[in-house]
Amino acid sequence: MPRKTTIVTAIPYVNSVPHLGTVLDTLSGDVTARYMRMRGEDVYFVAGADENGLKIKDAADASGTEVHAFVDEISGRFESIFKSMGIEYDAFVRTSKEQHRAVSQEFFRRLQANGYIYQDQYEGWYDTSSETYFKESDLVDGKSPDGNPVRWVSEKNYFFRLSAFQDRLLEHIEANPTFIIPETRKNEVVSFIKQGLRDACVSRSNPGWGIPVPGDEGQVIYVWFDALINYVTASGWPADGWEDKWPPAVQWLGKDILTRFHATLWPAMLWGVGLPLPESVVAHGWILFGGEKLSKSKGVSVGPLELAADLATRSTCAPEVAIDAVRHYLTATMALDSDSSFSFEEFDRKYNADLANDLGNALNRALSMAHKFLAGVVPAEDAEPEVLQAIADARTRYEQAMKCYRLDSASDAAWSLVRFLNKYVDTRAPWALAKNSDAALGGVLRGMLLGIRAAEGLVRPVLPHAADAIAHQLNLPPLTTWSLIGDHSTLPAGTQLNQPKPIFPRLEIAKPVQVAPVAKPIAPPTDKTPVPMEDNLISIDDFVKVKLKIGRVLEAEPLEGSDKLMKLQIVIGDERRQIVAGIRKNYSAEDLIGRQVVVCVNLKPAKLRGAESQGMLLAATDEDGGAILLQPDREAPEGTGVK
RNA sequence: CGCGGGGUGGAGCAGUCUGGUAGCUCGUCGGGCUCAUAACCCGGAGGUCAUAGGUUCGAAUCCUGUCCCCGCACCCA
Repeated sequence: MPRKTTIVTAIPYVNSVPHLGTVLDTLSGDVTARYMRMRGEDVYFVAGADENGLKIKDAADASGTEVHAFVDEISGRFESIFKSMGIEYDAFVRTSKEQHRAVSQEFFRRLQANGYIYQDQYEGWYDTSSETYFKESDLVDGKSPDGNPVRWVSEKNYFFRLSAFQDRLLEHIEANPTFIIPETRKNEVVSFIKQGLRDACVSRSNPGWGIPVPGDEGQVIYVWFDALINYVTASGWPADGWEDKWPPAVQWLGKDILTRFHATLWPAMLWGVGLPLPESVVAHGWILFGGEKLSKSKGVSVGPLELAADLATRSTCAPEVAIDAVRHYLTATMALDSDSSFSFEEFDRKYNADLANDLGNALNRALSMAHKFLAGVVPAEDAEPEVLQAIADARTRYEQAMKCYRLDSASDAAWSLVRFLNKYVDTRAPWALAKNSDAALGGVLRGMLLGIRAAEGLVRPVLPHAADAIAHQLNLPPLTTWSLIGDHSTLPAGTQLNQPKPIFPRLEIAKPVQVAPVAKPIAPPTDKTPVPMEDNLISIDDFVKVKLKIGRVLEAEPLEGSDKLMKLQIVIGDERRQIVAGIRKNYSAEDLIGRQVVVCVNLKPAKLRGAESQGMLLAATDEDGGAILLQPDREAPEGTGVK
């Protein structure tokens, strides 16, 4: 068994800036790590960045940046966002660094030595732009189905014998119910494996970026393969001492990369070199925004820091408290079994309800009464049993939830205590006790304060800054020992309490009386990552090669067997052409018939879903990827040239 | 029949594996309290648990069919 409790998180591919969804893995890891540290475990928490792969190289080339400098910058941005989010990892693995290269190669060598890697000849037509192989029968007019030029290649690639581990995987999953969390995913994985695992091609020809296959500079290790190895790199393997940090207790990732990678390929790789598997692989759902997965490519993006900054401005809470609010929202909302959705309204509501009204207010009430009735001094009387019980219950529920990594349930457990406290005050009405000089007053207020003190501990993994602020108002050192939550020693009698001051100032939410609030601007894309742009200028000669003409749509019908394609008959002068266009998202057949369009007439014909397309319509692309057709400002005779 | 997820009061979700009074947060309506950040507490209204059959003493839960929504894949000349 490893000496340390290792927590690893999926590493993001650094071709963009993190959005709420991207920080989910790392944030979950951080919350888990903080909780375990409080439990007294020697935690080793690892994050990282995936920097290999052709796409990175291309993006670097396109921006005219040397590729090392390129990844330095982007990964640096990730690291700084993680840090700003209060994520405290012990190690950050960058896959383009030397150590990871050495580990990956050693890993590969051992797989080879153990007979799990073999070479196979690949022969076929290779489309360089999409990095895909095609059979002769796939080709259309001597080009790839996408119309890209292809070249005949005959090269040897390396394959990993994934198929050899099929039965062992099924057995392992069966025998270790906590290996894949949550259960619904486990079922998916099992059925995936039962379909039969095929050996994985784990190398690509060397584009001048990546980790060369040991002894074969012509090939690099497939980016996914080396990305998975990052977790091993973090342990220091194969150098002495790695056993202290391996295997991980938990591995956090998104559901999209569970089945094919972390639940199949990954364990097989580990077995292939004789390493033990992580205890649990936990897959969370996605955060949807307006029903869509957060994704930079679709322009659906919310930046965590921007969200926090905006909250801090509007609520006047401290910046780091706003960070906590985002952390709270994400952990409390994120379910393992299903996707959850984000909205700005929901975010505001949760801030007010949970943080301002429940937690903040409970603290404020306790402190105010202590000042008003007890001169701000912590009383010595014992807290009433029902309070102690509520604290113990919340703690137990929290621990149960964390056992299966249900951060949302854990958060709920913490809030059950907070809600209890607000009820408790009302029930016991200390103001009435004070008025009657009732002897119970001290005990009730002590219970209240002890409950707050316990809540400070319970929320600490998620809200580290706010927890500190609570401790400060109590004029006590931070409560960082889990086992002491609810313990009397954490609240010494006689402590002089500080004055209450709202940690979470309430947001004034405009009642939706007026019009629906305009969707708040999505965090501006500070993302300037790939800046291809003006360095590939073309001359006027190149431009006139593209022949554009005005045409008119005669007929339009949806193309069968496709979601997006529309089959159009277009009149251009005295010519008539069939064009297939992916414009169904924004246009129906009725919209199109009779309409004038701009057509590129000398584009090579291609087959799309079985239908021949003899040209292309010019269109802009909206933020959802839908087409916006170009149309002449006023009617022009069909066949008129365009330039 | 490409793969997968889902349809539970106005919103967001739990409950479904292991049938047995439908639960939570928010909203809404009414009341209470006055320690508190117009916060807090209590109560009410509001649900044919997508739908049609079936199994059962009993179905949100198990079985079968159907409809609808959403991802992925394919597709975007």
